Amino acid sequence: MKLSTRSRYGVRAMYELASKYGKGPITLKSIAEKQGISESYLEQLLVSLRNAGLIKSSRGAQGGYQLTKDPKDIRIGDIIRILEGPIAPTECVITEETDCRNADKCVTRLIWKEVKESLEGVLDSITLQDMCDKAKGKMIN
Amino acid sequence: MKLSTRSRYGVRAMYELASKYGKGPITLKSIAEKQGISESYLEQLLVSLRNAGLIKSSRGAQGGYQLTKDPKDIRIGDIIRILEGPIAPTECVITEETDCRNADKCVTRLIWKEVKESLEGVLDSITLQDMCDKAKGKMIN
DNA sequence: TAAAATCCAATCGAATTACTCGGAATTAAA
DNA sequence: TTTAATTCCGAGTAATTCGATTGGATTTTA
Repeated sequence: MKLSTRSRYGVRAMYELASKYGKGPITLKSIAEKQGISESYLEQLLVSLRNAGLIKSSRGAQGGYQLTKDPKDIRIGDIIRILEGPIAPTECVITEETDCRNADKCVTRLIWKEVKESLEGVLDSITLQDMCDKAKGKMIN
Repeated sequence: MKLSTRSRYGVRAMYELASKYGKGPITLKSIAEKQGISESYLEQLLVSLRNAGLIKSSRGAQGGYQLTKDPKDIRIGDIIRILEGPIAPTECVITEETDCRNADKCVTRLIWKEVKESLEGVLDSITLQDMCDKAKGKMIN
């Protein structure tokens, strides 16, 4: 039940971009330095996030990356889905349908479904904005 | 965020034992057949579960495995912890303390903590008895 | 004593993960 | 116009994990 480093690094990088939202492009290099992540590895993650439309890039000198939308509109779940696929503890609950012909197996499937829903509930309830707020101690919760 | 087959197989095997609780030892072979799991692989899982005290074994002919306690006292979370370690999405939230000296990283840590708590909440709220009840359609929920 | 079981330790192949490398392309600034 | 900064892209690789197998050894019942 561990998250991959893709997700963990990705969330940190996105938080970094969120904290500088509206201030122009941020370089890969500076994100990597600030978060202590390998540049070349982080680059791959940013490419995925860009292809998915969560961030945009500008090439050349003074280039870099920035969010395509407001931090309050980007959920942690969005980032994780892009970087490591569907949020589900098992293959059989990725979609609603299943080819679960064995009744016994289906009993366990009910559990995995609950787990999935719980996971999505949490991850889709937290936005990058929430993270920024918490960082500044503005969050009561 | 996928569960390993250890956990999935393990829960199914434990469910199998729960459904026959109080009826004497069940053989590895019959569990494996019923659940469509490789015998030799399942054996490893049962050894772990036995060492952890969730099941007990009797050797020799007519031997097999059985639960050490009532199905209502065995939670899915217990099984998963034994078969794949602490229920936590990241290393940094396995224990309460952390060596998180970077404030930025700690913001993400808050999220992983919420995820962990949510996961544990679900997995520790479901017992083997619940699974048996659901299988018989006795559960309203 | 034979058959039915669990026990145990080692091994192994495949897949996945985390990460690196070497340029090519683009852009801004000197 | 050149240079430096930067993203883009595809290939490669080392390490780890995962799922599973193998080959006995031991125990117990019939």
